[in-house]
Amino acid sequence: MSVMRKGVSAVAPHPTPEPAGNPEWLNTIMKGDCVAALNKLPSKSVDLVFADPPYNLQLGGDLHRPDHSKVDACDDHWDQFESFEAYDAFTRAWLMATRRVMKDDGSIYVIGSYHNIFRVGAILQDLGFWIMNDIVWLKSNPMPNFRGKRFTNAHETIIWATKSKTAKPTFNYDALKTFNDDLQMRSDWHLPLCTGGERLKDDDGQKVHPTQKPEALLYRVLTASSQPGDVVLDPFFGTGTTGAVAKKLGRNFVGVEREQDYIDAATSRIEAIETGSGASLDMQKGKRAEKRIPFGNLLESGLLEPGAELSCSKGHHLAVVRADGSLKCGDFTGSIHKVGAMVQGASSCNGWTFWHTSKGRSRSPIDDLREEIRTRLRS
Amino acid sequence: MSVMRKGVSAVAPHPTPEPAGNPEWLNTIMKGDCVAALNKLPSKSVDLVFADPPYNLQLGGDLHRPDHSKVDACDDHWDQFESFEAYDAFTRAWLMATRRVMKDDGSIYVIGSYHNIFRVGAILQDLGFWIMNDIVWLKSNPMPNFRGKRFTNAHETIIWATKSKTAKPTFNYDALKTFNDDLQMRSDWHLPLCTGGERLKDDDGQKVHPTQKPEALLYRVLTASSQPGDVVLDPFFGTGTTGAVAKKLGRNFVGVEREQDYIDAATSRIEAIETGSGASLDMQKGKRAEKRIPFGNLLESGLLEPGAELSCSKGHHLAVVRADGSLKCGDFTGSIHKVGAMVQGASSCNGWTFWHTSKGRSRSPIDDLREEIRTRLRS
DNA sequence: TACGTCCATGAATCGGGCT
DNA sequence: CAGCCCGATTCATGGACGT
Repeated sequence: MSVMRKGVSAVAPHPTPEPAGNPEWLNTIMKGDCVAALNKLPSKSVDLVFADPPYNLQLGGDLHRPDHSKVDACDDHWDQFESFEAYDAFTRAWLMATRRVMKDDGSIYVIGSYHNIFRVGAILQDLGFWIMNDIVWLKSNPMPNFRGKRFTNAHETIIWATKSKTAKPTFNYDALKTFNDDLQMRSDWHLPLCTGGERLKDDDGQKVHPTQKPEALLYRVLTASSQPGDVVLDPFFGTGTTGAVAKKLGRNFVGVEREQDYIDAATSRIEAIETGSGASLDMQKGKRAEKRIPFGNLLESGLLEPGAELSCSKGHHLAVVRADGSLKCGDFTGSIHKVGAMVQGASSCNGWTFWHTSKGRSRSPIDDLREEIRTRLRS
Repeated sequence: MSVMRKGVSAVAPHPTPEPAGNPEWLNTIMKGDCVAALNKLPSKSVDLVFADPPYNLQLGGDLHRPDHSKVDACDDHWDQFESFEAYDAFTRAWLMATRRVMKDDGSIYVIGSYHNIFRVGAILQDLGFWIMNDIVWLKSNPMPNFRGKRFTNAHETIIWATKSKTAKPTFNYDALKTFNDDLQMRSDWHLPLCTGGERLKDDDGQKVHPTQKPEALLYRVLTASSQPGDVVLDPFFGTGTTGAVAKKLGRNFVGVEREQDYIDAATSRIEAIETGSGASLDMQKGKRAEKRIPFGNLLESGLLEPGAELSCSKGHHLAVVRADGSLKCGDFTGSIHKVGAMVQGASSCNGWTFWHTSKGRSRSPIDDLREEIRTRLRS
């Protein structure tokens, strides 16, 4: 494979849990045009994409006439259309190239401001991507609006999307909830700008990259939508924040960047990073990750006897356990879930938390017995 | 002029500073299709537009809360579109009709969610509108994500645009700054949902409109981008929040609405309002309360590294920090609070004061690190 | 009256594995 | 691929009601 130009395999691949045989493009920065470089990667090889595309349209003189003459809205409209057309074509091109290298259940995050994010979002939808959330990064220390003509632009927008409506992306819900003091993570992220020691400066003290993103932002994206060992692509790598955080969190990365200065800065930056130890990268897991225990196991293991009586938490509903693992409540029989739903008149029910055993006056959910089985299995 | 159908001039025009001779459509609700109604208004007659168009939510089946109650979703027919193309055509049509009736220096605000706002924003740009800001309405009390599959959708986006790049829109910078405790008004607005007494209910106690917006939101829009006596258009009038706030603030309004039920509700609502009663109205101020800092922020910001060891104040209990912000203590994992409670055998625990970092022989609570983050956020 | 508990509800693109 | 069925999943707020 000749994905990389000479001298561009900038960062030595670091050890990761998997895959064992790393392709040579892994944990490197590919120099060159975004689309051309992406076309050299294999299809469906990337778990997560973070993209911070350029959005300098309208900020330069593109829309001014050379003579600065005043134009009415109609003429102006044509100029804008031309410019937006070009930006749209660029956006479609890199999004299509990115789409090809994404795994079917992968995620893509794109960040932008009001100058470009609406075009990016609409094109994502037009290309068949399925938006999961939009997220707002609220800057605690934004640049004030000096002229007092607008609201202080204190946020940027991030779109999280999958390749299709039916995709089942990684989403570490429990890890994020734990991270957030046991509350669901919301779509508003309050994070400071990238400043201070984190901001890369050149020898003259000038910032190396105009829009270096804070590592905290990438930390959260990678924690949400990837697992250790996953491959994270950043098609506009810049000074390598994505790669730095990926390495810190034990993910693999691959970047694309055109400017050699940025590649150099990113390379040394990432080399200085140490991957966290294996155990510290484990994520908080929820019940969904646990092995399924059929209710019948409680009988097989002797934790429940056939004929045992179960009740709801308040003792209003009673049912008898039968030897085959079904419940009998009046004339109705079925699984713990079905009978639980029936007695409540609900369409569904989690029998594990609904039904309880009694010891004296206290009741405990049969989920405790399931946990006992799991403990035995682990030991 | 025959803008209004009989019986539709629903709200008696109220006295306003100007214009002296009010056109008959002023301070009325026009019944019918948005574009057809707008085409009956004179060109360049409107100072400010607030539009809350259909979001084109594409909902699947029913959604239930964990307690099995059913979510009362917005599944009204007016929110259904066959395709993005159909939604785009609809959006272009009402935006072009709106553009004609806007004064050249007027402003338009459009609110939406990720389902539609990217299409609206791109079409605004395509039609020659000039985006001044995008604003995020952060909901203090959003509906949670019940299935744990996405981030809590805790915000909506508002686009503020003018008819052209050269427009000079009204922007009451100083008034907003005063409202905001002498700080520049930012692009993030923290406001609660429209609930409680403000929410219009019918005789059965059911909400009249599925998406009634809070008056505080409109209060802020009108305060920012209009003057007393200005004309404010809402092409999707609904139950008349825009009209209600306009009357309170001494602005004129004109609304368009198709559903008679909404018109009736809006009419009586607005009739009950007195102009200038807003003297006692205080704009919802940006909350200066101390922000909650989730434990995960310490990792994102680099104040703690994955793998770091924490202890209780006396060093009896030890735990390891994992990359996702969970603690690991033996086989037990969870948030700093849960693990703290577990090791003490307590039902709850303030992890911030219980867990300590060590430097040499001295220990300091991780609360100190949280204070460090707060300091950074304040800077 | 004050306080505590319970309940209802909000623009929501909300499951997944096995047969 | 459709169907079956296990079983996981919520936060802030306001109002009603009880003590």
